[in-house]
Amino acid sequence: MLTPRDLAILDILQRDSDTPLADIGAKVHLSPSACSRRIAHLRENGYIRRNVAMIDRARVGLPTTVFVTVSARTHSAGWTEQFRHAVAQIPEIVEVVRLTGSIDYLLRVVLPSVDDYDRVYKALVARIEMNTVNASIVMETVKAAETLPLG
Amino acid sequence: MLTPRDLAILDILQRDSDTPLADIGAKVHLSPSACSRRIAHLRENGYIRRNVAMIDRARVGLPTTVFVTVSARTHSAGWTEQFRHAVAQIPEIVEVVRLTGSIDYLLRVVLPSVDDYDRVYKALVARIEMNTVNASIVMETVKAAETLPLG
DNA sequence: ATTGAAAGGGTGTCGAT
DNA sequence: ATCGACACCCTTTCAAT
Repeated sequence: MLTPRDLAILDILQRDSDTPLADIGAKVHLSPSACSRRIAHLRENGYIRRNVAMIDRARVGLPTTVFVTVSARTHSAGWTEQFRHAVAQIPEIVEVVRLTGSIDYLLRVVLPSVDDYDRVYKALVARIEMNTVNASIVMETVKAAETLPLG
Repeated sequence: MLTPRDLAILDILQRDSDTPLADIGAKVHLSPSACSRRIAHLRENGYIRRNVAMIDRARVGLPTTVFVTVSARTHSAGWTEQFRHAVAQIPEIVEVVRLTGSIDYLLRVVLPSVDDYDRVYKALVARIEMNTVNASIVMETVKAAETLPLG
């Protein structure tokens, strides 16, 4: 369903979607037109969702990242729905996942500075009751692959 | 240095970098050529780093995400360097940040299945001694903005 | 310095061989 | 898969503000 050649193309495009078809073709030993068809196929079948611009967060005034762990007030469908609604309304919360273990949710918050976290915290507690909320500031990005381990 | 119009353009491009200049121009009330120039400036000045393809992880056989918290064995320059080197060598570890608080590092691991985590764990402990290692499996993605809160 | 209109060039796409 | 023609879109130039 997905040949090694397709994976190689995906690997190129996840690093730079502006790569000319001629360059892609040279790397995977295919003609530019054939690459075009493969890529169209990958798009139609949902392997490639869309192309996006990678913006330098620091450059646009959002250098700070805070991870927040949350444990639920109650384990009920109502609380879950309310929590989902709360985080959806706060744009600084850019990612929320539900986890196994004693911590229920992990939130990634992107901000101009650590001082701004207080705003997000207050916005959150105003919308939903939580058992525990624990914020950790990102001091350093050790690895940012931003790329999937393909192949 | 960065007008509201520039932010609007960035907001469009971080969602879909294939948006034609004519469409962008219509939204920000600018001609396509003017948009082209603005974007070129944004690239040159480092606001836009590059364009990348968003790949559907599940579709390419990597549906599982595991977050791992690590506390250091010792707080020394040597350990830190060795840890940095260790995570750099393991492709499944796609993101590593150093945090404030009792947990030193947060790792994001992308895998075909939860069973594959054991491989990553063993690869990690073979390379670096750690005080505590704690893995939490992502059960559900509640919010995946994948977009910065601009404007 | 920044804009819009029009010309020019590059690149992707589609057909035929 | 290669070749060639077409079409589209981005880019550049130029006059104007």
